Amino acid sequence: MKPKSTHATLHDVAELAGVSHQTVSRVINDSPSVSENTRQRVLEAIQQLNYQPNHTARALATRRSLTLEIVTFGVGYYGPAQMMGGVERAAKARGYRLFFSNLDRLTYADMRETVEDLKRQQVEGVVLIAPVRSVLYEELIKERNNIPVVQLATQKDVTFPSIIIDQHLGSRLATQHLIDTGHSSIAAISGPLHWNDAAARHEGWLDTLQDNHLNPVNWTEGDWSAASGYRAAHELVDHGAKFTALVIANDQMALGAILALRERGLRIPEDVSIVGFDDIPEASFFDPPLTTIRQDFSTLGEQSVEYLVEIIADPESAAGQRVLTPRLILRKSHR
Amino acid sequence: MKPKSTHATLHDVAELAGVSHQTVSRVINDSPSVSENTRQRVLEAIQQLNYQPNHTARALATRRSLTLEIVTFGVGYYGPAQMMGGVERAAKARGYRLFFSNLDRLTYADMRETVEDLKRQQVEGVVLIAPVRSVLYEELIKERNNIPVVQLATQKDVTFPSIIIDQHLGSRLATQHLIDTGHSSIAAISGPLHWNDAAARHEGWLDTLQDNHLNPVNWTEGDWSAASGYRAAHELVDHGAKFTALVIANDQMALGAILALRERGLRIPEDVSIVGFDDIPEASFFDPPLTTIRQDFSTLGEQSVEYLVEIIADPESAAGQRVLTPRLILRKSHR
DNA sequence: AATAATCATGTGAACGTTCACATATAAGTT
DNA sequence: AACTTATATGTGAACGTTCACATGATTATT
Repeated sequence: MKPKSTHATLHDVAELAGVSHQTVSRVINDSPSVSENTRQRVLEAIQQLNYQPNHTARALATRRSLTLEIVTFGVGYYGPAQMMGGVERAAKARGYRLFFSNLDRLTYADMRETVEDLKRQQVEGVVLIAPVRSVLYEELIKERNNIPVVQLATQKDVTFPSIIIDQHLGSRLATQHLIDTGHSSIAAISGPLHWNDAAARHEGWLDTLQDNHLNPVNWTEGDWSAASGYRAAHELVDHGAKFTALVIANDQMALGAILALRERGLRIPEDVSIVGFDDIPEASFFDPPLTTIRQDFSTLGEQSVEYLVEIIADPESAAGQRVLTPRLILRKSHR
Repeated sequence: MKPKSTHATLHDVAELAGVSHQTVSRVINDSPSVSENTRQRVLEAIQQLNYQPNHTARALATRRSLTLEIVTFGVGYYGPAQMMGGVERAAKARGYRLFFSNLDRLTYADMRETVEDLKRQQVEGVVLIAPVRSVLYEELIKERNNIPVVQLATQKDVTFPSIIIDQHLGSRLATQHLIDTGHSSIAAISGPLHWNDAAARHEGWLDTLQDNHLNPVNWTEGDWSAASGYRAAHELVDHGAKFTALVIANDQMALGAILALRERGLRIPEDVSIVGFDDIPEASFFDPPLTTIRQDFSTLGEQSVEYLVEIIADPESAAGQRVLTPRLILRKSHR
């Protein structure tokens, strides 16, 4: 009497179909060398027993887990969340399953633990959302260079496999547009500068001003939150430096800043023009609708899996950084 | 000559330490019955070979994968994303790894595929974020009732293991507050009504009006997006029914509505009071700062794992629904 | 001093697959 | 007709663990 609780195995199917376990294995792996006759018989038995191949056993035998892992930092943020969606979609399409791991803090211990786990779990490749400047990433990558890793949102011009959106360019787009429309006093609210994207956007702003022989009026650092944008904008006007335009490193901070400026009696865009970053879905409904630099985080996520799969198939193909281009979306927060 | 590329195994360690593989197994599993002497010797060998236990092999032998899966619908939405964070944190704390799977569409085929995969992957339990009304969930749960499932954001008073936030109550809190502060013409913008939370919030609004012998002035259905809130608010004033307050089923739609109402020359809160739902981080920086019903999605996620782990340990403990309570956050969008 | 109980260790099978072969039959060549 | 080749199937080991049991050495009990 077979216990009903346990799953049917290859041998159970083989017995029922009157063939060897290996033949069943051939059937479920679409091997050509099995006669149509027996194939049918086996398929019936599979159906009848509701057999499902055991992925664990298969992974052990083949040494392939068909599993990827996404290690992220800050699921709460808009960018990373979007990337995750893209990664999941692409992984599923490629027949991979996805482990999900979040790093709340970037301590060495935490990262170490995560990496050790990677080994134990037999993961075939890793998408690492590494938006924060940190040597740890590189260390760990090197240390574990037998497991393919693609990094997202890392620094520019880095030599290991990675994909980024060209934030420096995005910032140029934003700043130059303001200059082209007549502004010469352009302040900024940056993201936390230890974040790669924040740093690149900040430098893009600085470089563009310099190229146009303009001086940076003033700037403050925020932490991506609307709250910090609100505080930063207040600070900026407190400091007394006059500005007619403001480049703000993400849309949430822009929202906070808009509120703060309004509280100070400044009208947007009449008194100050604003450009944000990201183009979150809400940006069109800010008051006024926000001009911003759109980031396609979702395809960034998808592409990372494409790249990763290439590397898994052929480790030699691992070569450097790929770059996506952001886009200026014009709305009503500037003039 | 050992190939360096392959991982060290239990036997390699055993050989180096001069003990049997079983003794090594005992050491890595903290078995008490191994002498301090040999334990040290083994630990040294482990260190020296940089040995990592193979999780796959262990899972095969023990029939325990120490793996949970989170199946979500719509990573893009604020609620689900927050829940995911909570689930991940709790799973890691309990020593579980987490598979991540997203359902873009709720077709039978897609869900079926996901569930089949669950079996194959030897997952010990599933957190199912099931925010949309659908018989499919129940079907699948029943069909697979040997694998523990905890559902999130499902319907109220459902009999299988699940955790929800009491949206009906939340909506009561919102509506009653408006009534208590003198409003009697209270319109609403609901979420898509096939979403459980949307339906519950909608009914909460209706019931509260009824309890106070008030008639629902008017309402429209949105799709959670700011864009739909914008459209809905315009529609509402187009229809000509006068209202002095508006209950809006999430904060994003509230943002859109605020913009629309302003375009119609209505001031907030002087002409119309607004209450939203969720308390997204940006809500404090809307103009005006939004009064809203806070949802603790993150602990919802955490608790789902607690519950799930209980069920895994003792299937008998699977009992019904747990309910969390939302909270009214007063800000400036009402009077 | 003899027996039982405990402790530390080892042995071989099992988990459910695939892999590398071996074998048997059928079909194609010269 | 004899020999190669292709096709269909089976056999046993391997993947890296744990499990159930067996053994030998030590300690406790009477």
